[in-house]
Amino acid sequence: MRLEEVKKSAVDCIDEKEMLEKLQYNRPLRIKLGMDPTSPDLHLGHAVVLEKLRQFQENGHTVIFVIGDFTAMIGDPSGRNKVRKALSAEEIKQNAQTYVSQVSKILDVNKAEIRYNSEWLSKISMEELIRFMAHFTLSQILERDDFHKRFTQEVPIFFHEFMYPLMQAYDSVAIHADVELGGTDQTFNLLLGRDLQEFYHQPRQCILTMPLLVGLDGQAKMSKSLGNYVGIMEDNITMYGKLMSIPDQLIADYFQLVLGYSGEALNSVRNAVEHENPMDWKMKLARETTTKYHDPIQAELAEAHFISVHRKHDLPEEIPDYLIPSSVEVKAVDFLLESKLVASKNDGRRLIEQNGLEINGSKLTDIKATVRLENGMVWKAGKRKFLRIKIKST
RNA sequence: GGACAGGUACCCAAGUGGCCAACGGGAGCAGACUGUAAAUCUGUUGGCAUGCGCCUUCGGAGGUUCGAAUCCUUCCCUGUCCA
Repeated sequence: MRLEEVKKSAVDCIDEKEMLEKLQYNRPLRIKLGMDPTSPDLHLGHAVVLEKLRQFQENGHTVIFVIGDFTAMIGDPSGRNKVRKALSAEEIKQNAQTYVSQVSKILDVNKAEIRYNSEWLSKISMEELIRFMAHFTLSQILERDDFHKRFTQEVPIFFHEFMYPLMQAYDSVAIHADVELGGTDQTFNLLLGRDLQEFYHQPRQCILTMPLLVGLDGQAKMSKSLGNYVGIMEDNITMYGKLMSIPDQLIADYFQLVLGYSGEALNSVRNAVEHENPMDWKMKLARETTTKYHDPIQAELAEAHFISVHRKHDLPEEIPDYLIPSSVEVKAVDFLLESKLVASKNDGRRLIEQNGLEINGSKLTDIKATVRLENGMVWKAGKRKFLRIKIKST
């Protein structure tokens, strides 16, 4: 593997010289990626780093996937201005299990080493802990951007949060990592791994930081808790639809980070988005991504669905049925609530007032209206919620 | 341990006795428009009722008052400074 390949689409490689040396080794390198099982879904943001990992794997290096079942109890404060709430052991275990199967969409899991960091972290003694803690200073930790911000903004920082980077660093020691990957927001933690390895008389790991994928909102990095994500396990329709909702200026970045475009191909996308109809390119993005995580047929179906529902405003082909025993007369507002199309009656009234309710394609604008429910009748509440009445003849 | 500042709806953040279901921004939802669930514009965002009404909400619990998010007591939580 050449250095250029290693650096492809990475933001930073520390240190290049050391990386070059390591690439000369006569053995597969140990490439580490750590992930905390804090939510059950991996998304395209995670995939950016996983792709890089795969590249190493394809070049014969050993991938070590560290599942932070122990660190998840603390929660990485990276990029947050708040304490993350601790998860229960049960949740962590469940999430960890789904991670492996999700990762297998991208990596060859059989060839990778999968380790749980509770394996070593839960065994570390107080004595040992204090010994290596003595190697770091408070100001070093406070240098980290998010801690620094919280500190100056007088937002609480809890003691255990300080420990997070140290534990992640210890993971590198425990598995003898040669290289560790992570998003750019991980830089500090990754660097600490180098320090700690030195303390344990190991060769320092090189670190490779990958760009953060901006989420669907075009603002913050993609994350589950912000709800601006596309899960890699999501169905074709959702995946395609979500990708169509990204702001235009993100299109090229997604081509690069999600689909791995680079060089000439990437340039032509950037150019095209500027001068041609960006929607066409967004559709291409959505189609190719859906193909990647599903298959071409699924992608085509999703695209057809999107065009008919969102562009032509046709009814989707899959409308959930709502079973009722017989054709009855109901107050529209009441039925909206009963069928969970809205969260409350006021919500329903609002919807009607704002022309958001359609029954069989015609708008209903009277708040007090009653409707006779009939078999096959279609209710449309707002843009995306549909329901078809089904009378269950017994 | 002491002094001071603060805890408001999904988030940020005004409000310091009645005109407060509570300004404003973000986010969400709806509509218009369009090239899409993009951008922009408009409306809307506690619940129940829908003829002026009622109920719940401003860290928790009490109290003062005709009336409190706003005053008092106490408790919990956070930050700053001092020790």
